[in-house]
Amino acid sequence: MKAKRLSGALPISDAARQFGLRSSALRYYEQIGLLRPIPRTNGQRCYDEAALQRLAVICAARQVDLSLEEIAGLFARLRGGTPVDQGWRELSTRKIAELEQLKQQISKAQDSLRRLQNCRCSSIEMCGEKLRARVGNKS
Amino acid sequence: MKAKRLSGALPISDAARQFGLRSSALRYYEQIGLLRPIPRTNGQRCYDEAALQRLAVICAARQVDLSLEEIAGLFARLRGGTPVDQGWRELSTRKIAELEQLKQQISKAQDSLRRLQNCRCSSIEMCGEKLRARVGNKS
DNA sequence: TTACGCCTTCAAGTCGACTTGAATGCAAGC
DNA sequence: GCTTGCATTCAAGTCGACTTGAAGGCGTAA
Repeated sequence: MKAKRLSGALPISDAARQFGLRSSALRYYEQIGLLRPIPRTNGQRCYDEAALQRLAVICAARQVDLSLEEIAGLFARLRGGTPVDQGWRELSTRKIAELEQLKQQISKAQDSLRRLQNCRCSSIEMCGEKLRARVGNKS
Repeated sequence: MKAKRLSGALPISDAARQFGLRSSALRYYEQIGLLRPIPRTNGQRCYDEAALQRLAVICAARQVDLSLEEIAGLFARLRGGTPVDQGWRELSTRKIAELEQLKQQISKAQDSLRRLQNCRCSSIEMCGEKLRARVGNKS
């Protein structure tokens, strides 16, 4: 049987597809405790509504660049009694700031690249000579 | 002797420090062929001016988020006869665009995070339910 | 009955850029 | 002569988030 589902529970391949993931990723999430043990039928995982909802949260969190560890941390805090909104707010605020910093670093890198674009050196050694004059004199 | 240097050649530790790297990184660069074999004295590497210049280029490139592979590719093209300025220009142009895309992705992530900041869900499952309504219905 | 397709577990592999550890060597200073 | 300090090589480990491979199970279709 392809999917004898009681009340909309999905086999792993369907659950994975619904979120654009591979089955192995779902097994991995379960293995590291990010998803609590998925109920089995005939030894095969059946993803029920609750599991799919948690999975949706994990996916959304991954898409905004949260690490699995950060997500696990959030879940742990919620289990510890922290209200959902507060948990998200703190995590989001921190992450938004982190990403802002990252964007600034990227902008700086772009500036440097634009300078390199105007390179008129005749050899890579001359390039290095010029660079050495400014960069990396931590001696 | 700490550093009996002929004409300013440096031992690995000094060369590394000058660029804020560890000795192991320099050995690694040499090992993968990014730096050509460094001349030895008593079996110990002596970084001469040319080596330091190449190292400066590698460092500068790393700082603007170029991978070692990209740097190696650039060096290879230069050995192949491509003029220095053209090599940099092509690589920089591509990389600047890549980084621009990356910044856009980050901005999107920040937008999503700001939405999560306003989360009023009473449980993580409700959160997942809402998210499922929009996100990840690739079925 | 046999094949097919999807599932399972567990261990190991992947990627990039290094780092770390073990075993060893060599030069200087006491 | 011994210790100190930096050097060497080579193999293996690290990090995060998975993926892959091997070996096997279960249910259905031909």
